[in-house]
Amino acid sequence: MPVSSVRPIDDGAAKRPRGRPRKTVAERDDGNRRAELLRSAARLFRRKGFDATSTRDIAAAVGMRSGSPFYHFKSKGALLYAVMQEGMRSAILRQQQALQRAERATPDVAGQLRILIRNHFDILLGPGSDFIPVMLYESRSITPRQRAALTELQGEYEVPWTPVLDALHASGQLKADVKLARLLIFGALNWSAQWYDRRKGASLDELTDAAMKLFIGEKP
Amino acid sequence: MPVSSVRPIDDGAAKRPRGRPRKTVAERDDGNRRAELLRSAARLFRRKGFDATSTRDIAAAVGMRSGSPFYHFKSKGALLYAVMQEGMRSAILRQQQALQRAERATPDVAGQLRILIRNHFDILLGPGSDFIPVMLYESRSITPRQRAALTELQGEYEVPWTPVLDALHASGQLKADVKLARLLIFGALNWSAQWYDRRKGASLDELTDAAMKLFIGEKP
DNA sequence: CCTACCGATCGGTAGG
DNA sequence: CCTACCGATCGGTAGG
Repeated sequence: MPVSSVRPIDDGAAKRPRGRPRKTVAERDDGNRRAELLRSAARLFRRKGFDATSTRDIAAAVGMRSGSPFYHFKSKGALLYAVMQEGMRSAILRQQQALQRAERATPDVAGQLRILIRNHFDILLGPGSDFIPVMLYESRSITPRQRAALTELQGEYEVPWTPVLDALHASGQLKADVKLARLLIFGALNWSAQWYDRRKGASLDELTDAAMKLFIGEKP
Repeated sequence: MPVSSVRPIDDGAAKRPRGRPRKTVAERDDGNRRAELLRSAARLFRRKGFDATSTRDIAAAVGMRSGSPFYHFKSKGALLYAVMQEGMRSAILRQQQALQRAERATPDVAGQLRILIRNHFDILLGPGSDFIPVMLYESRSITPRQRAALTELQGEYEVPWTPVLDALHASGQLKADVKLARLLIFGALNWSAQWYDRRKGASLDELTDAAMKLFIGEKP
């Protein structure tokens, strides 16, 4: 498509030095424009919240005009849901990989809990970690049906935790009721998204140490 | 003021059987209309979030017209901030009372932690508990200056916790670094506002038991 | 505290 | 993916 396409109003003078910078053909039409939208949306949703973020904000963040996000997503809500789904899928995958990586070392139960916690912090607080916080803190803005689907994914994510917590309870290292303990533990971890600052304070390893000591009184 | 005040447009027929029910003089002008607004705002802010709640929603919840909340609060943001301030002030007061109430029994350190945790759950999950959740989950929507003021109040709230956690650390009952432990503990507690349902599941006492066992391995 | 109103913003769409 | 646009909603205000 040549530079001078149809312009309903205003055209005549100018060789187009005004306006946003044109993208090359290679940049647009690229299938990962969608991924860029997701990333920018996640970042904005996290920083400002879903309702306070306009689709225009998101468009501008990736160099699009106001109407263009709707070419990739049929609504603002669909964008939010896509962010959350992507976050959960990625979290489940990374958790599986972390567990497989540790398999050779055959850690004891406490060691397994450590793997899970350390990985959880990574997903939650590591670089590019906006998707899961958005999922955790913006779930008010999705439909009940969407929420149900995400709850299922969360259940999948929690699967590996159950046998570990059960075993720690059986061995007396975890005294509390397992179901409540799981909720309280996830709370302690998830809340860190509110206060943790990667640039100062404890490292994720130190955080994991503290969590292990707090929950089972030791750090393997 | 008589019933027939000036009506710029439309007046003539009718003896006013239409429209909302009129309030008696005793009901309006009452100083606690402000308090009603605060309560309704807290409930709506919690259920739908600050941005998704319109000042019209709040007005309707107390039987006012759309412009009237601005007679009591100069902006929507001022209403939010008032909710948060009220929540913190009340929380600090109730915590002091809980500690004084327990003073005669001279509980040991673990017993003191139990008092603090039990009271925290009460503030967070008990009847009429919308103010603190709003404070915890809507702080993105207030100004930096307001946030600083609230952080100060939160510091005041945390004052009694520090010596307790320090003592538990010194006695070996709390193994984790005290500062990180405090953050993780508050996370575990605060997150309960996301999942706890007063009508089913554990009671606040059982929740407190679980938290105590999880954090220091026993429940005094 | 109500009435009547305003400017701004927003999600979304038609048509190319 | 852009242009141009629309209807709806919203926070807030003047004047009583």
